[in-house]
Amino acid sequence: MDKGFFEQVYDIVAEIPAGKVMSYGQIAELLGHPRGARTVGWAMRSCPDELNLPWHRVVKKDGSLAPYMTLGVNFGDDIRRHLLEEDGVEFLPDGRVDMEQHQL
DNA sequence: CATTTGACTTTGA
DNA sequence: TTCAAAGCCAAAT
Repeated sequence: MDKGFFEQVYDIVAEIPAGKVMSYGQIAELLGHPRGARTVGWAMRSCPDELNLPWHRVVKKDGSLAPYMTLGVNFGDDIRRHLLEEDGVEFLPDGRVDMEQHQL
């Protein structure tokens, strides 16, 4: 398979069901790279809009949303929350996703 | 071909 | 408990 790491990540992220979230390490592990969390994030950094990837469903292991260093910050925290709420994800009072319920 | 970077994770103090 | 630093992998330059 000439498929690059990106393609694998995109495929998995695209397969994340609504109302569910996945951590970078989790995805990396599925790809066979338990330590490739950074690489997964890197794939997302490419942010292929054409695939319309639900990258907002990809969170940190703690359940907090990714900081998105790109563009310095901000995509709008409200936007991320809105996207997840739209997917049916419940937010904890800490501002984190309820991974206990949403993490696969 | 070698170096740098980057949406993370884990461990140490 | 919270803060800081190191480690790792793959793509881009």
